[in-house]
Amino acid sequence: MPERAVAGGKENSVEIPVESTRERLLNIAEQRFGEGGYEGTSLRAITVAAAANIAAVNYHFGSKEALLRAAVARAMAPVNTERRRRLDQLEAKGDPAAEQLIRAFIEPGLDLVLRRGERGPVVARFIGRVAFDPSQRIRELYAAESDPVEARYLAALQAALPRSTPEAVAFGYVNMLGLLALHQSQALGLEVGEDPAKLAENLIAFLVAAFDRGLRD
Amino acid sequence: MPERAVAGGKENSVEIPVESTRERLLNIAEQRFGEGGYEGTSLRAITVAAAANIAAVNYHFGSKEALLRAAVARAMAPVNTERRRRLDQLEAKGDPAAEQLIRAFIEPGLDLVLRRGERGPVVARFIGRVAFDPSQRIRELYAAESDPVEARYLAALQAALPRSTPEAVAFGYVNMLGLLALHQSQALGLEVGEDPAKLAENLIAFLVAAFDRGLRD
DNA sequence: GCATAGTTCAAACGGACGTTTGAATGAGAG
DNA sequence: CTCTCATTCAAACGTCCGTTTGAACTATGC
Repeated sequence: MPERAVAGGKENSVEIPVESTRERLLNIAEQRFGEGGYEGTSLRAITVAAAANIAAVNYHFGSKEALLRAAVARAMAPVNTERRRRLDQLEAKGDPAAEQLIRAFIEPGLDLVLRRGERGPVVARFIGRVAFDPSQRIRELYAAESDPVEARYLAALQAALPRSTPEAVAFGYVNMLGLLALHQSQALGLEVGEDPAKLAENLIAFLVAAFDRGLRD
Repeated sequence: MPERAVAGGKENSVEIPVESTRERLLNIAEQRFGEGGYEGTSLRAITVAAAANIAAVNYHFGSKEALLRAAVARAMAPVNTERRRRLDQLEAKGDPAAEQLIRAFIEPGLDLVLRRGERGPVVARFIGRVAFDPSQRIRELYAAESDPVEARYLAALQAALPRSTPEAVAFGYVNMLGLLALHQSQALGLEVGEDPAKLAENLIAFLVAAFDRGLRD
């Protein structure tokens, strides 16, 4: 029988919160879906890597797509929370400038997710890949998790750029989403580089300049 | 037996160049791979839509991946040719400005492929999706078809922006590739809009502005 | 006519897929 | 202890996958 450590052991050992099967499945799913995409990753590959029985997926989540949905929701939650927090804070101080809005949108997507520990890049790549998945059904799954807060940013950007047409702002906004997902997914062989914060600064500067002039009358 | 029109009939009928099985397979493969991705599209779906026997794929191409490779090569060829032609022309006139280089890179990718007839958007989406495929092996397949001419553009951009660091130019270059593929693939629900040429102009203006200032010392 | 090379065909190959089943195992409550 | 309920397990389900086979068809040259 496979040994399994138990949470909250009574011995003098340090309390190590061992991942549940459900958590291991979500962690491995993030990694594998981010590497091979949804269609290119089998449940067997996930369950083997997670040291779980293949039936565990349908027991805990119900289906392969439901596993993906749960992984997307878990990965997006802290990003959305941080974006909401920053937007609330900016709007409380008055009308935020475009750069502040861009920063408040990009940094939770790159910084938050790239910084912390080993799993950061895995989560970032997972999010970026799901956002660009070939299947529209998968992309909608991502959109459903991020739409509400994203819509708030779009509206705030419109207000911050009154001299730009709504079409121009929307165009820049789409490009912002795309470039963020691009750098999250590391799809074009771009190395993360020394400092992820520097990547965020570069991307923000790139977008700010483009928003200022990247529109056509 | 399935009727099949023959090219160059001797009767008084108009000469209709009927697509060969090989061409039909490439056309349908472009469409389906562009919709569902490589892993998400089966050879059976392709051969049924192309009214071909499933063994035709392995007869004409050798394997599923070889079919994809042939489709990528065929789709990229005119884009690469046009890019080379424009770059030759620009360099013959002297040192080209960054905007000219960006335009010469973007327009063959968007204009050329979006304009002509019904198949334009299909080819564009196919190229964009392959460039962003979850599998690195597929992405490398795209890169192998476009690397030579792309490298020339990167070098020319470096020369046109002597005040920018090579890292900054490379960063902008990656973003240019990503945004082009994004709009080609129409992945984020962006409607092509009234005039594809307008999309190209908007994207070029967006990139020019970002290249001018989107760098960090 | 016959021979030949190119192409298409139905059928089958072994294997991998997502999902389901029903029994075995585990910890906690009474 | 016994009962209960959540979880894990090996095994199998039917389906679809990419690929292969060998025969049948087609057109062209002799």
